[in-house]
Amino acid sequence: MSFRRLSRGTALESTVRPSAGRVEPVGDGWQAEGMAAQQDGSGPDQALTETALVAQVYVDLSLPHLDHLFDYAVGPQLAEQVQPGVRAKVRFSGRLVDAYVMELSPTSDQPRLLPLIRLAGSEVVLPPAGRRLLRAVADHCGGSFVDVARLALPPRHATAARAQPPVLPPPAPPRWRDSPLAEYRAGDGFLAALAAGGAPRALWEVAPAASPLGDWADGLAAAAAATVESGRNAILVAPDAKDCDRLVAALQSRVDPRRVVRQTADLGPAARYRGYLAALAGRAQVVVGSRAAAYLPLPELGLIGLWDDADDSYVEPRAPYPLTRDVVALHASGRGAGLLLAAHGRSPEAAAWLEQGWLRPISQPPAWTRRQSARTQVAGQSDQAERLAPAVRSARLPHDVFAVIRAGLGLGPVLIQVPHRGHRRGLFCRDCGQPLRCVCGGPLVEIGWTAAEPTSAPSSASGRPGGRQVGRPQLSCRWCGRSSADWRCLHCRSQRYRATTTGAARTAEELAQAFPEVTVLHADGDNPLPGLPDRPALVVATPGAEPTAEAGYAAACLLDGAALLARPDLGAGPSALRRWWAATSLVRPGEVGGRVLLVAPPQDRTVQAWLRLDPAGFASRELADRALAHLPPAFRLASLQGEAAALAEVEAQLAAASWVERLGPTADPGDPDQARLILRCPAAQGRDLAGLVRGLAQARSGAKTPGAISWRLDPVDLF
DNA sequence: AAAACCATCAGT
DNA sequence: CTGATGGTTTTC
Repeated sequence: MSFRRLSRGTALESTVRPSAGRVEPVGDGWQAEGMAAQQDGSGPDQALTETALVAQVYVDLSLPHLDHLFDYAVGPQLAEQVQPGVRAKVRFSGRLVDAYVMELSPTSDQPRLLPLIRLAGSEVVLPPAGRRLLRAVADHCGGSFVDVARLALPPRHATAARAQPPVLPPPAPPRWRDSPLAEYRAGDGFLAALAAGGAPRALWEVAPAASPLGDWADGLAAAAAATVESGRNAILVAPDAKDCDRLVAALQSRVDPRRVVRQTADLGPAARYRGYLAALAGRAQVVVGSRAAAYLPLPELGLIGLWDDADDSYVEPRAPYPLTRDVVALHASGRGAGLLLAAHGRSPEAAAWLEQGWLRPISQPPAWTRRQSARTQVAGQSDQAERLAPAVRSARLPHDVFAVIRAGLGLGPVLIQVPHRGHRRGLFCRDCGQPLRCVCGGPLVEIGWTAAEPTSAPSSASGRPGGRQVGRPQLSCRWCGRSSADWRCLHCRSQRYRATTTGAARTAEELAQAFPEVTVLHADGDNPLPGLPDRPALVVATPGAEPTAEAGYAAACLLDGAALLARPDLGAGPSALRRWWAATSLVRPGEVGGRVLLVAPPQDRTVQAWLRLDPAGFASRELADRALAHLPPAFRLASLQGEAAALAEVEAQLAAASWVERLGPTADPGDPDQARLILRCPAAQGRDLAGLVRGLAQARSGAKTPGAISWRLDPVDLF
């Protein structure tokens, strides 16, 4: 590799087209005027030497094979302002595109350079740590730098960039003592370490209680304040604007409110960009925001706090689909900062980090948690009842539900949590209730029946081999495509299964009719409700949309637990647990009458974990099961989807990589041209898997291989 | 989207 | 051999 000193001889002469006798006609930058002037007159080698500068940039095009640095010549006018981390415009293959200046160099190994056209603002939007983080995240997901940059950086707003920041008085001292976090084992040590300038990493298992001890926002705020105490800054990330508001409110009394910067989409572009620049300029002690805030390259970063790491909102819907949990981990470790994951439960991924010793627990034993929280109890929901039509079933709601509602209404508002209707169908063992899985770990679906009678099979609803059997149902794995008429439940060897249906909203309506004298409110994702006063009311809500009650709900009933557990994808158990604990956390402690009743199969281990408030026990079993089944987080998966022919080609190419297991490709049942291929390897080789996928994408996009394939690492919705 | 690259071939 | 041609690859 030959590095040449950039000089007229190399860079410029080649830029100038001899035949035309002048420089690039299109440029509106330096080459048209300044350069042309230098070009006549001066000797071959000295003219550019002192101004010669090469900007190494990423061009903002999301083609995988362009994910590397390109060199551009920086003219004398721009040399003054250009610096690593600014945005710029460059001419790339004829058109003007945005670019990020990553490095400046006096030399280039390129024979010919085009000029950097202009800067898009003089602000450094990506200081060195930000550049390193975006690269690390891109590598982690097998994606490109600019794709990650689009997720991380707020859109530029010229007016906001020009705005003169107000003069701030010296910040008020932080208040970090006396917090709920300190009441948990190892909590005060964690805070003290932060205040002393350390970088501890922990998972805080917050008791699900509507009481000061369950105030996760105040605990995170205290951790941020302790970080500020050490002279450093903190980022707190929450899934949505509502939770960000809660964090900002909690911070109010702990750090100087003028040093708290909110970063959420609802601010609007100007305020968002202003806040971003203020934070970069060191004017923020604490940044509170949703998933994009996890990337903010805050100076003197001492802590990143993340509320509820398993929330769906943390699954980035845009390529390369990074998970916020991973982003905060990469960010904190890259900066030598502390990390605090706070949640009611313990996600399998967080549990894996605990097991590796990368995180330490801040928790209390279940018996303690039960004393702080509402009294939990389970009402059985038999398989029999579940299969009945909703109208009939509602009449058969366990008597306990009515008892709990009646008792609760005497004390205050009562919450009814109803799983959203329309869950995707899946197959479950009729005897032990577990999702039906293939030996490879993938979910099974019905594809037909073996018997002579063709597909008179019950196409949907309660398809099952009961009664007059016309043949054996034939099941196929959605992952590896293995199909067999001779399936058995991997857990209990049963050969009987059932399909799920949900129709719970109606149940809730009927419940409401049973209490005509009470105010009945309804909340779901589209119709959120504000907080409730401490008066008797019946609140029917879907998970995640539960309004908070001023003094905590007097009681809650969590209906149709079986439907939540019945999702066939990987996270059914942990996500049901999260939702139940989230609802539980809105209810006042048991000692002041708070009760929560869950209607679900009592023997189910997820239900048992909820009942006993035992996240650790559940997580360690879940983790062990998944390791045995070769599922994440013990293993890392990549999912490739696209045209069947293209996938088959890819599958063949991968045959040489023996460390990756290939499951499929399997055809999409709806569209036979579409297929999916799952790649799997032990978690230790996750990095290689990301590299492999990235290489694959680059090769295909570089060679313009026909047949689109979309891919993602760590897919969360596999089934 | 444009330019650069490259293999091929008709016309010397 | 050269220059034109057209398809492919690269893009600093």
